[in-house]
Amino acid sequence: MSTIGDVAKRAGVSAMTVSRVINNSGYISQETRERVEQAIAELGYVPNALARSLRFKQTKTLALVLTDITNPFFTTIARGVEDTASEQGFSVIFCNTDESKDDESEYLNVLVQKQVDGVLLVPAASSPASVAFLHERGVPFVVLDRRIPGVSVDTVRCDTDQGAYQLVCHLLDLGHRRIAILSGPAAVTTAADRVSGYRRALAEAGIREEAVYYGGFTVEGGYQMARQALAVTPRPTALFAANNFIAIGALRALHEAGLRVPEDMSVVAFDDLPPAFVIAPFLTVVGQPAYDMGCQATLLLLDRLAGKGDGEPQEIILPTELIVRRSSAPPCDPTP
Amino acid sequence: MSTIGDVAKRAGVSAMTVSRVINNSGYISQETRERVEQAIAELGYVPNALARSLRFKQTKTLALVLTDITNPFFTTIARGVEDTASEQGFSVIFCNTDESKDDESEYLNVLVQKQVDGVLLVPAASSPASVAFLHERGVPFVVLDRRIPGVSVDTVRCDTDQGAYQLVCHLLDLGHRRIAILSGPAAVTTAADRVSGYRRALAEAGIREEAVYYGGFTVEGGYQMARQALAVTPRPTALFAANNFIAIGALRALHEAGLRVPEDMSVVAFDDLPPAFVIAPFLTVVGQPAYDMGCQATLLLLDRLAGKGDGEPQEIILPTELIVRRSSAPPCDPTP
DNA sequence: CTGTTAGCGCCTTCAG
DNA sequence: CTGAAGGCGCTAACAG
Repeated sequence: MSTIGDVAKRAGVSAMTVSRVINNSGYISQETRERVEQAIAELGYVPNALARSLRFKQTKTLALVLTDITNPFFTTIARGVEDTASEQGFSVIFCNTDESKDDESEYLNVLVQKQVDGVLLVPAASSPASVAFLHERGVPFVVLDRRIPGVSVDTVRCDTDQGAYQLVCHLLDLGHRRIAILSGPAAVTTAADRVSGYRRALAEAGIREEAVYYGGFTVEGGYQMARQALAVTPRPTALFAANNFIAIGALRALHEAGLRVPEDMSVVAFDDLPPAFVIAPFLTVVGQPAYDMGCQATLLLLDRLAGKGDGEPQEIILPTELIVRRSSAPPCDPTP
Repeated sequence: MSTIGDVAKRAGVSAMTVSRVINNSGYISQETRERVEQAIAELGYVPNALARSLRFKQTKTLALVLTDITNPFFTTIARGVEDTASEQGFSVIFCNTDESKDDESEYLNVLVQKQVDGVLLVPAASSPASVAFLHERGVPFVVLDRRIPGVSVDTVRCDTDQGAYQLVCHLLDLGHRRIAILSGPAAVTTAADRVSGYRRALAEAGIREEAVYYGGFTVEGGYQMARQALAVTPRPTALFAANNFIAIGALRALHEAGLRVPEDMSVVAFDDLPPAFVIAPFLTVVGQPAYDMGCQATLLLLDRLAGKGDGEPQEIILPTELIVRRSSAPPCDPTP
């Protein structure tokens, strides 16, 4: 790894002159420039961005902290983030917290040490600790997908309450009256908001009975919650899964119980799978514009870095989209 | 952002002493240590890893350069990489090249400037340019998933040739004789290797006719290749898709043509989807241990960074697994 | 046990 | 048009 000094020596000039050539700043005679460029080429010299960053206090690096990149929803967000960031010359460090608050603060600590210019955060907990930490250290950030109750910060998310509302209204329109929601972890705002949308829809329809289950945003969680929901008499006629993984788990439980979808039970879910993953789309879902969420969050963050905006925290709420498919149908005969 | 100097001033000691406290190096009196720790807490001081890296020539950062994180196969690899890296205190920068050679070298250039300690590379092209670039700059790297013909470098990949062979043998065992392969870009080694496994299986079965199509590793590519394959008379009785996206595209084309799977046409594919994504697994596939590939590649890279190993390039080849499901069956009546 | 000096690689400032 | 000095934040090596 050669340094700017090596190049200078080889070209018979000072380091400063090399720096000027690299950055196209100041005046340089054509002849020296060529000599320098040749020396650079010969040595395969690459400027050390670390030293640069140390001076400029800018690393041109962002961080994306999410719960699990393996979840297609987050994968797509990640792609939006990276596309937008790289277009503007930023790199992206990614971190998986697995919904662990401790892992999250661990990661944030490292990221701050590494002087990332900004952080895109899908918070594991709805406590303001992480956000406070970043704020205190003066690291700009944007909260993605989830809310942090009680604090006002830049946020990009979907109106999940409304999405849940749409989904439940769809079921109500089909004639369902006993609808169970298989929600996520109670502490995660997106899970809570989905429950609230569910409640709102039921309330408006004058339905008092509700069946709310909490569990992990996982296949296993969905399986367990579905089992619980099925054990109730009278059994619900429709299941609302708070995300795709939960839906899969629920479908497995239904299959095991010998129940057909949608004949014996309707199933609807939050989050769609990318069309490239599915052979024959089956689930009725509310989809979120994940890619766009990633892009917008990154743009907002980059704006902040550039000092744009009036400093007022901005909350960008993107719309969800109801996609009716074959997993939802009118309820059949009322079960005992 | 306070510096080590600020802490020193506040604690009434020198910067060096603070440094010793932070790093637990050398001897420090209990009393000074406490004073320093308090000052650190009061200021919310976080050491600047940039300055540290500049001295130590170690950034504790790796890079993962792949074609598209959105592809579940690569997403899973990415998760394996990040898990392994973070366990050892390394961060991971990720980059999507979309199979573009130019984007790839652009990224690599930035990564070298940022002084990443090592690179995990899924090369977009099979030319040795990228690998040579890294080698010249002294940046350790491991090639993932694909080969680069003619050069001997650390590599972690699957035996795709063998996987393809298994898949085609499975079709042959079912009685198929006219099998078309919908491969990926001819320049990508995994695509080429799948074709070679296909050819080997056919040759061993004494079958002369082959039908090889090249296209993108995408749904669109699969769709187009399937259309071409279906236009031939006599039509093949089985389709071998070189990855999951191609399989989806092919299935769409078959659906459009009114052909049922597996009754009218068997379909098999490379790469399985994570079980959490699929309701009822349908495709017969050869799966690759993507997560493990990510882990092993990262471990190998970290070993290299630690100076372990005898310096001989190592090639780790993981086994694939044939999973027979419902998309493959004996051929029906020979079509005109 | 603690402080001083010097330098990692780069660039701003100020002189030539 | 080009160069020398100084400093970004940190720590190894050497004093005290």
